[in-house]
Amino acid sequence: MATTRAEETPTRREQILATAADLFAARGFHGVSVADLGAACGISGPALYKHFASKDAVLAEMLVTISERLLDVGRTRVARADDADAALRGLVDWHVEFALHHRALIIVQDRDWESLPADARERVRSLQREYVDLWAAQLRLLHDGLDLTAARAMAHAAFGLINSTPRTGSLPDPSLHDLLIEMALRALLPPA
Amino acid sequence: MATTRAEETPTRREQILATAADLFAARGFHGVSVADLGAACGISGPALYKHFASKDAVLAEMLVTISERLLDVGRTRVARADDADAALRGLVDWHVEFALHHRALIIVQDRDWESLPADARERVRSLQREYVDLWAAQLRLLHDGLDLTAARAMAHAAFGLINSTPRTGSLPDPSLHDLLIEMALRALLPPA
DNA sequence: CGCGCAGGTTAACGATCGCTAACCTGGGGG
DNA sequence: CCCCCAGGTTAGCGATCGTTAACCTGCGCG
Repeated sequence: MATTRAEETPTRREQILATAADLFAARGFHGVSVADLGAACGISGPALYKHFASKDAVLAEMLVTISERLLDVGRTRVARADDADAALRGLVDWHVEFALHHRALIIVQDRDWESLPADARERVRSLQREYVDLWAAQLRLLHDGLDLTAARAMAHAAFGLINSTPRTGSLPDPSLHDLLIEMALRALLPPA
Repeated sequence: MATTRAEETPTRREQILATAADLFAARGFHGVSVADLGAACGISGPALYKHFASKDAVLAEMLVTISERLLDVGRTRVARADDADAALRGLVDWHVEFALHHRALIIVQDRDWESLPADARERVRSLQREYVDLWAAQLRLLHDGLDLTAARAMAHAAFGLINSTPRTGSLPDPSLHDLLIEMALRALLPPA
């Protein structure tokens, strides 16, 4: 037990998580064996179990971490905003930025979350629900008489719009960034 | 070989395809064994091979069929429209209707298409590309100076918005239908 | 009437996968 | 100086899966 600060960069763990994100995104959680994952990290096969309790645990840590981060930053963006309009713009901006910088994670999150062990799945679902409600609350401030269920559906639709990006290839990132923000805001804001 | 019209309802095949769509949507292609699929059809295990050459072939027929149908109806909607605005509204309407009536297929299509055998995957990709370009062409008529790449990205984003629905639960279908059409059109049409 | 075949059955094989066991090794702290 | 353990290795087990093989059966047609 070194005196280094708690949770100091254990590079191997992080390398495994990053590599796993890419592989899972490319071939699906079930399409990647632990041997594949190990090989892609320069080690091989069962050496993974020195860092994670199971293959599921890799997925779990990956998805729980990003769900927490999405919610956490989302909350600070809302807290920092002056009104609902600014809050929503902050949320859209954050989500687009995240999706463009972590395409692999976005793919894995909404393709493979059902492969999570039960407890992690429940945790992720709970975090996502809070994140959705963070958006929904702002939407209800902006649209008169919008009920919670419809607001949640709007938030989901906006996530779908923004998260669709990783699938698409060619458009360069800055243009895509602007395009997504424009489209999302038009879809979410009441017509002027 | 009966004298019934070619491809008259071979109920078993269709039952298998419909059941497979639901199971694949719920647990993922790799999460459903042929034994599971057989059992859900009232038969068991290898009896499937009397109707399909392989498990992959079930997925392939499912996804090729819906890709063809999406493109086919999309084209007639465009042909039937008087101008680009009407064409785009027709496309949005058709896609929303399809997504709401075939939620399972939508989920499988964009989660499990990578599990397709190479030839079917190429066919599906080609059909999807044509479908995207059908949308993109209308978008370019509506937005001055929009290049093809950006138009394709817009179409992808709209698909993401509309296809996000199956994931969401509670909102009753008619409200969801209207909500999605409104949001998609606001995102896609140039600001008035 | 008989017979063929569509459409089932169960048994079993080979591959693959997640994971465990048992063993090795080198470098840093007591 | 020695020893301990973090972090690797290879071998192999047990389960599961897709698929094939071999066999059965009842219905429709000649």
